[in-house]
Amino acid sequence: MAEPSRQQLTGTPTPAPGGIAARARAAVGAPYLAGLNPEQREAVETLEGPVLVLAGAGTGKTRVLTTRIAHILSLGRARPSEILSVTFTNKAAREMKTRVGAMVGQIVEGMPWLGTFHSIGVKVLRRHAEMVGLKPDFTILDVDDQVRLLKQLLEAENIDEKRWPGRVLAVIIDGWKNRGLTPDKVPPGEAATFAGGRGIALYKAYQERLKTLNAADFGDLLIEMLRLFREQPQVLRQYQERFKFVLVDEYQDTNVAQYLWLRLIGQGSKNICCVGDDDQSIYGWRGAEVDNILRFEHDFPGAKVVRLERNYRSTGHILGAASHLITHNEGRLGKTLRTEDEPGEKVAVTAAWDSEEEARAIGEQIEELQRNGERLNEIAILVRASFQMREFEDRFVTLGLPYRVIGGPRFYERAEIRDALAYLRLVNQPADDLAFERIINTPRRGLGDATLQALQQHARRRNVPLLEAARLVSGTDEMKPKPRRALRDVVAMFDRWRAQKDTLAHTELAEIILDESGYTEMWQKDRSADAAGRLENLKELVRSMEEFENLAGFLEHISLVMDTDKGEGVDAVSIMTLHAAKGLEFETVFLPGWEEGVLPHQRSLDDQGRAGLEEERRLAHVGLTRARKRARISFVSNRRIHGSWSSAIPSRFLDELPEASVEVTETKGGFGGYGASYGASRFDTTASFGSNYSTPGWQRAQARKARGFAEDETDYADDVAQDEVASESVSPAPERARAKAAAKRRAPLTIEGELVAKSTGTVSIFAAGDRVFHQKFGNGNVSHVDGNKLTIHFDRAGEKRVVDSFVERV
DNA sequence: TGATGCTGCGTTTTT
DNA sequence: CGCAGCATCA
Repeated sequence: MAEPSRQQLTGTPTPAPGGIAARARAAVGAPYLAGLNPEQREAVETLEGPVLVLAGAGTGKTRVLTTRIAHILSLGRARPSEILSVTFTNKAAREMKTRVGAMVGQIVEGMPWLGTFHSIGVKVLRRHAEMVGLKPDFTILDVDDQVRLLKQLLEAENIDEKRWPGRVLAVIIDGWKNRGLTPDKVPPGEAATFAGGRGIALYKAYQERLKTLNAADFGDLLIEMLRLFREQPQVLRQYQERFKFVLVDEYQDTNVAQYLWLRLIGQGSKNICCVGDDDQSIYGWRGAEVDNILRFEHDFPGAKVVRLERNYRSTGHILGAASHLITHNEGRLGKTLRTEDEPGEKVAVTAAWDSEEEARAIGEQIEELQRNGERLNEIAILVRASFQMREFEDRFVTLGLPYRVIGGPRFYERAEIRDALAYLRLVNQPADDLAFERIINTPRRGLGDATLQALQQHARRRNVPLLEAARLVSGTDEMKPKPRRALRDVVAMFDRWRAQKDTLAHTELAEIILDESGYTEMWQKDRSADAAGRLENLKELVRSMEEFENLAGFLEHISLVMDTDKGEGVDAVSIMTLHAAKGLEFETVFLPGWEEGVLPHQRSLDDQGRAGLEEERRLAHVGLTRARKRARISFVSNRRIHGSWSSAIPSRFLDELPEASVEVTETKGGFGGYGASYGASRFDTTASFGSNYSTPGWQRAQARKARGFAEDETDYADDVAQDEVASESVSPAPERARAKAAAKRRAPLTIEGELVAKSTGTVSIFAAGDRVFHQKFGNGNVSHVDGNKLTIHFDRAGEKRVVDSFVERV
């Protein structure tokens, strides 16, 4: 079915009447198609029917997606509003918009259905809210609200919150929602997983509570949309007819609910194109189902499968190492990445005594790279777990090496932002009880638990929101004078702000609210190290409101999106987790901590067995494939785990690298002889290039597909294999005998860029005894000055040696 | 309501 | 071991 249009598009120009052929001819020479390789081109031009694009790392996945949209638009096959294009993150959505825009012009403005699953969910649900028991102005709960709500339910049910924390229940319910399970569909066997069988009832109660609050959590945005489409065929049909083309990014990350939803939508035009890479599936633990890739062909018979295997990112050795490593996974569809690039540097593997040594070694390499003109922005350190980051931060602080940590607490997750938003939410929507609860006593107003409980009783009895209950109660003498007065003040504040809502600019209103509520003042009075940062964040929040028309528009946006990419433009090394690195690339990538227990992580092994191990291996694969020119792996011999020292075993993944692409570098000083004992013999001796291994995973998959999937869509039984994972416990190693003897003084660094501190020669503007502030460590006293290096006693972080450009006098 | 002490935990994270 | 979250006490 794809053939006719393909002919049309790629065939020789024949005089044909009508605009389509003409436009098609034009498209043949379209600039955006130039430079695509044959597979990419096929993926772009096969517009009719279902298409599954298996796109390995660095093979131009995003390019295919964006070009495909451009192609559809420029052929006039659909209007912008008739293309549904879903991504997982806002970042990906934004990038796609930009790139399509660059190709086609301004049309993107009119691509209302390019967005994340969740933002599309909100859009659909607002239109049909009544059909799922909501009002169109429903609020979207964040995780805090969700947990708070569940806690209340647990309390009401008299369930011991120690044994059954609300947080855990939230995760369980999320899991059910991920799998598309409404309370009535949860398999009874799983009820026992929480509070001795009360899990399902709690889930049900939670959903009912959400409806009375006119609220939806993130999971609801998907599952309610799914329910809507299932229960209202006419609504489904409307969307099926609207969307002439459906595109899905990062398809391997879809969970069951998303998959089922896509399947419904896709059954309309059948022009659904999913792009993904099973080898980059690293989110199994949060519900992603790689099997969705196989189900795709099952549910969309005759789907065209296109493999993108030409890698344009990495040099030969890096690619050789990465793709050989991943062949050790069994459950694969099988792709063989290849490159026409030169072999380049081999992947370096280095041993270090401990993590401090590891950080030191990497720090030195980075300075070396920097001397050779490499930009710090092109260097990344990718770790398995965030506890590994600290060592690097400490080291870089002392070196004066600019770095940035990607990930960490997100802007909108910070307490001060959530508080501020709660105020705004409550002004916008006086019935937002969760917002009310959050800020009623922040800052302190003497309205504690007792008052809140009383309010809740009133509210329930009279069936009014909490803010309204507060108004009623404050007019009676049911409460002691103090809380009564405080309540009256709060109600009056909100009345005032609400009255100003339509006359004042929303940014101005926000400032007034933060000011009059005493919230800003609360932080101004706070003497802790991060108070200044929090105030700065609040300013940033108000600034970010400027882009929006009004308060409601801003809140709508912010509940789904709030990632401010700050700090871009500064040349700095990136430190982040492997998960956070997916989709990024760097010239140089450092991969520390390749030890058993860290990568692969012990917990994955313990909880998920073979499946866990394979996901860890994919993580390693993702790490390697982030590198364009240099990949440097390291592991330590000794690691501190929960306080005590253990000797670590090099990761099994090191054994799985192809010898031909790897170079084991000697450790300086040869601590403990690990560098020596870690011999080349441990590597796979299979050639790394042109090794045309068969793809058993794919064959197995096909066989399985032929047998047919269970028709019941809820049947997603896991076949997690048992695994005998070696977890040798290790004996404590002797405290480090540090051979710091001839630690040759580094030559003074001559590094361009104002951010890098000069190492010598300058007299510091600081003196011993100065009181200073450091972005990371807070306030402290300078105890010693050595050139531009300061020894500082931090109030909270203890003694550190820091380059002076990182602190300011207070 | 704030401070202090105790207990338990210790991977990854988007929306 | 170090921290966060809770509970208890003043």
